[in-house]
Amino acid sequence: METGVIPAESIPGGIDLQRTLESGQTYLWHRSDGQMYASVPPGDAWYETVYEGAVIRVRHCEAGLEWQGTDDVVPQLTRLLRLEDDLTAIFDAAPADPLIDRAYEHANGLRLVRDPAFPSLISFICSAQMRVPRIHQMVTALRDAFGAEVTVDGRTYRSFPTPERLAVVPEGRLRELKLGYRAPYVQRTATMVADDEAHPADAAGRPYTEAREYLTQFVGVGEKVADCVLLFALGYLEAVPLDTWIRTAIETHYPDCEQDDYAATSAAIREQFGGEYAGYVQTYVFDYLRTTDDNPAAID
DNA sequence: CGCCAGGCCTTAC
DNA sequence: GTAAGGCATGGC
Repeated sequence: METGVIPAESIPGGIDLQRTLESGQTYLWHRSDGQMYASVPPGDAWYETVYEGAVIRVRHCEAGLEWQGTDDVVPQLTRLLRLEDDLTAIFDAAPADPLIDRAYEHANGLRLVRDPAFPSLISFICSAQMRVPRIHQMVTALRDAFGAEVTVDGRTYRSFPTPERLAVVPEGRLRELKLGYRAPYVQRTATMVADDEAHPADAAGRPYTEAREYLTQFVGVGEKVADCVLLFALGYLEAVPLDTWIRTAIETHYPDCEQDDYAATSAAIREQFGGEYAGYVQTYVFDYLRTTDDNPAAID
């Protein structure tokens, strides 16, 4: 494998790999120490994935990010980890607000990711009514059962399965992997993509609300899951997925943003979170609320 | 035991 | 167009 270092100075605002890769945005990475979501720092463990056939490993080092890959994977890492986003500028653009300030302080170095579209779509179909570690388990089960093998230096890695592969998996097999009622959604959506009926990446380039509408044609994809794919795969940084955590935050901190349907509430909170980078704010607030014992009284 | 988790689909009006 | 009801699984 090739190796190298991405200097810390070339990553504006820095990066915290654990926060970025274990915060429920992406389920396509694994930690070589097997301690994902255990609130144990990664130490010298690697984060690993397979992207477009290339094995990618990355971890922190004193100079920045140390990487290994079947190739020079700096371009892939730059894309997947959004290393060109200027966190300082994004933070400066966020509205001054007690909750947001606290979230940014808590999750310093958290970056949005840019996952490939189809794996992200399937991941968030699986995410319905599930906790973050369980979603990772389901996505890992799909990868282990149906992903293509890539062997490097005597070690075998697996990529996330293609639409064509998932399309021919019987629903019963997916239920065996504990996908529950999401099994037919995954199967039918994979079939839609394999049959060229629609492709999640084709949502990109459209105006935000049209792109969200486009994604909801896939089975198991409502407005919330669509927002996740727009934010974590397709680069719509204004998208604010309204999950139970963010809805609670709206009730507690931004009651004026509560409207009578998803679209209206979403528009209101996007405005509240500063518009263009509202999804960044959302991701910080989500991580803060999910991993701390937030006490609203202490904030306001 | 009940409640909840990065919700969505089907059915009935 | 909107309001119920159903739906798998596992942790607490």
